[in-house]
Amino acid sequence: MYSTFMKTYVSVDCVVFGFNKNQLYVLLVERNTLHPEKKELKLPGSLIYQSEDADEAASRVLYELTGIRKMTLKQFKSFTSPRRTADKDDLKWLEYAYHNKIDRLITIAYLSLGKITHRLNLVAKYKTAEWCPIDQLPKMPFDHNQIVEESLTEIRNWVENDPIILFELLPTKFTATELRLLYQAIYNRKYDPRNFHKKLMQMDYILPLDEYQVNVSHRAARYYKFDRVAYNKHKAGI
Amino acid sequence: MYSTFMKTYVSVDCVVFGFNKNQLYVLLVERNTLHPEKKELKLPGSLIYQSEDADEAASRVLYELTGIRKMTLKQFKSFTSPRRTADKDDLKWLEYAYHNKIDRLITIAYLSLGKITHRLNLVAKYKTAEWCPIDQLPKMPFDHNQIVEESLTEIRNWVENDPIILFELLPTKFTATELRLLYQAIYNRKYDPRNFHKKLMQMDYILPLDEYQVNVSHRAARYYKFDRVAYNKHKAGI
DNA sequence: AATATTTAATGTATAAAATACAATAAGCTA
DNA sequence: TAGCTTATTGTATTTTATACATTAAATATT
Repeated sequence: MYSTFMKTYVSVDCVVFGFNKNQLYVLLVERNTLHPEKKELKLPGSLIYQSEDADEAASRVLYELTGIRKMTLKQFKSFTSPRRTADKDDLKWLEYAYHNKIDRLITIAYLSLGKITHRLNLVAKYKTAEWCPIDQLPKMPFDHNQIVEESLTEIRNWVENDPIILFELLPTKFTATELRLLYQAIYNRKYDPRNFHKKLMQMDYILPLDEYQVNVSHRAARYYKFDRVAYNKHKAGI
Repeated sequence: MYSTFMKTYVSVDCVVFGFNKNQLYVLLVERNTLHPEKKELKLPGSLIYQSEDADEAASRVLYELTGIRKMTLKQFKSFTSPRRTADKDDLKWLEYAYHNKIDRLITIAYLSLGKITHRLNLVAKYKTAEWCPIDQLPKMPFDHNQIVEESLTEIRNWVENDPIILFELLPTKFTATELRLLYQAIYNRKYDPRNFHKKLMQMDYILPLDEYQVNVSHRAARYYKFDRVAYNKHKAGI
């Protein structure tokens, strides 16, 4: 009876999105392995501690990487297949990384968002941390490729009922074009600049600034900023 | 080091929605306890077996209750707080139900949908299974009240990108009013009958039948049915 | 200094979708 | 036959989405 129930380790894995130019990026780390010649990138993650819930564990992982205490994050799905730890190398790495024999491991996947310009901490357990274009992801261990794939549909849902998250992907001051390219990257479609600008104007939580680009060899674009107070009012339906 | 990582049991809990008249219902079971005088309702659920993933475990739970092999279901959130098993009675019940000492338990919550007229199996481990109006839920063990609460916002998302699920809540033949009342229950708002009817007509996967209510003391309403083939074409964008 | 190059900014006309609103139809009951 | 109840349906208005092309402003080039 005992053995038929699953007693297992539980981890969190974070899909941190970034944005630059017209491309979405995902933050990947390089795991330390027994085979240092191979470059093995994966999603940042961790086993959950006894005292934590999953949100706290994901926050901790992100804090270690970015130095930011409370990054915006969202749990989006658990991955629980018994086959997800079928790969022998993955199992070995788990033992190596956590000094424990780990038979079965489920993971709770999180979405988060970062500015691609933000300095990344080098965490002891990783060799590197880097932003990887979403369409050039390497083959990753466990089911991390599948996790990223599913995160893409999830980020759209998230944007739709909380467009605030977009501004975590952009610099504090951004141009209309930057915001439009971000929408295009997330929804994988084009938006007409004129119609897009109209929508932008309707968003009363986006404020035009009296600042413009400098040193660009074309007409300088206006900067806008996001107004959190106005956004909260907007959300509350005021 | 060992003890700081969480090794735990993992369960699934299912929020099965039903619909009748103008009310949403949730399917609850009564747990067998050492105190048979108390009626303790909870969400149907189970620990996950070694050989299963979470979807399979949720399917199994639903199959036991309804006799339906593959009910439509959707994982929607994991609940992982270390405090969720803080209640002494809940811990005792876990031991009693699973013959194991269970220190920590996380659960993966599922949404599902059933016809409220469907016969329910009485599963050995439960005393009863019953539909409970969503606004008259009793206090339930663990965080089951919170799970139901969060499931409500989730079912709206689900309807929006898969309206097919609505028809799992309705009888095979339904009237326009029934569908409208269902929308009203889910979105907790009123819809104008005329405008609603227009939308209904635009849904090319809902077919009007040449059948009408009988033995009603007012004008008989027309029946409609859902056409799965047309729906699939509709979804594929044809 | 003039011209070329590049990206930014913007308005109007049309179509589609959402909303507001009330009178008639059809079945049963009394 | 009158009364009660719920079903059915159209039109006018507003809002939102879409399609589409020219002028503006900054630097680079000649």
